[in-house]
Amino acid sequence: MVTITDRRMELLTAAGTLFSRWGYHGTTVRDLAKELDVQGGSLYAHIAAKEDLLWEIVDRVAARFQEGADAIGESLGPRERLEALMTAHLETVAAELHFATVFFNEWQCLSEKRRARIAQRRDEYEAMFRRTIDQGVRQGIFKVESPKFAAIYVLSVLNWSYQWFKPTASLPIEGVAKQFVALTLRALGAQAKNT
Amino acid sequence: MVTITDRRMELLTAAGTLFSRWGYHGTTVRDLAKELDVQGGSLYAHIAAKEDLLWEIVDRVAARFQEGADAIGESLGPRERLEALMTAHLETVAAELHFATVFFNEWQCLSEKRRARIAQRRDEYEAMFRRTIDQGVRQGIFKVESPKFAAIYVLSVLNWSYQWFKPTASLPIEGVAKQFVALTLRALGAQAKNT
DNA sequence: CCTACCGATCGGTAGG
DNA sequence: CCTACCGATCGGTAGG
Repeated sequence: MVTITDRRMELLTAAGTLFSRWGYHGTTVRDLAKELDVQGGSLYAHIAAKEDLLWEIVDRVAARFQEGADAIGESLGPRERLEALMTAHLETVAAELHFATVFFNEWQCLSEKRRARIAQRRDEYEAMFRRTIDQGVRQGIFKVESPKFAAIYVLSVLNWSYQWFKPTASLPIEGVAKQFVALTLRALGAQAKNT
Repeated sequence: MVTITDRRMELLTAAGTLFSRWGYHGTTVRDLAKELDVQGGSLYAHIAAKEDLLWEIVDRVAARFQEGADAIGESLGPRERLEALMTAHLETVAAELHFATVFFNEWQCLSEKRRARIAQRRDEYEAMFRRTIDQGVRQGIFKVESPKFAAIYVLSVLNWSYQWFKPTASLPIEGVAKQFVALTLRALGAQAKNT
């Protein structure tokens, strides 16, 4: 368990903002320092290396995705479970928009070892979607030619969301999620409940 | 009309490969030179600035997308037209995988002016999808709650494709396109032709 | 958290 | 296309 001080959280937030806009390599340690109104070298009172900031962000988002999925549990049927998985995913992206952007765009900048860890967690996470779809197909709830491509299809819709979610947008995330879920259920050949 | 010499095309290809993997800022001019087995400074016999390479790649992909859409023409009905738009888009991504990756991931690294030009072309391109969906809804071919979100939904599926297309994969792109098109038509409430 | 500094490397150029 | 170099800036550190 790592204790995160207020100042360190400010630093993470600044890193999320700048990394999401300029990229990891396009942001300098001095850029980050300026956001906090301190001198460049002063950041190293809080971190050991620039890459640690990227890792902390990516790790945090990976954990949030996992927690969102874990909270759903195993009691739901395939359709309700997929609905919940999609909604949780979109809510995490919306709640952590900058961090999520960094997660998807910059994770490849991590060191070999850290990159491998993220890749594995992502595989496991995506496998949950795949299993849910497989199960739905076996139960005759979903009707698709290839569950594998159907899973990629669903994850595409979810993973692209950070590209167009606007922090300022007045549109409530719940509304977006509902529509995307409804479209996806139809795509998978399931009838949406309230249609 | 810019004449592209063989050597310059090699340079563009190298830039596509390295930018897509390490990002624009994560790739140095020396990295590019090493790919061509020349000294760092020698690249400047071919280019005026590093950013020109990024611009050429992004511009090229934007043109390909536009050409693919223009070739479809206006004679098709909304469903067939959307099918053709989606297929053309996926084929362009597959044919220009590295360049397309750079297009989607690194275009924000461009200078203000160039970025604005790309943003506008992209808006126009996406508006074509939106119009096609609108038209389909008006004709009763598509049934969606919000044509606007439906368009974002469709573009999400298309734009994420560079993330999982594998150059080595034996799976033919046509098969993938067909399945994605079929899933999307169902999502929009249209019956796929051969189902 | 600051001052002052480190070696390394960056994109780019001059002259051949 | 090479050699040799430019000023600027990079991530990071020492000592306070």
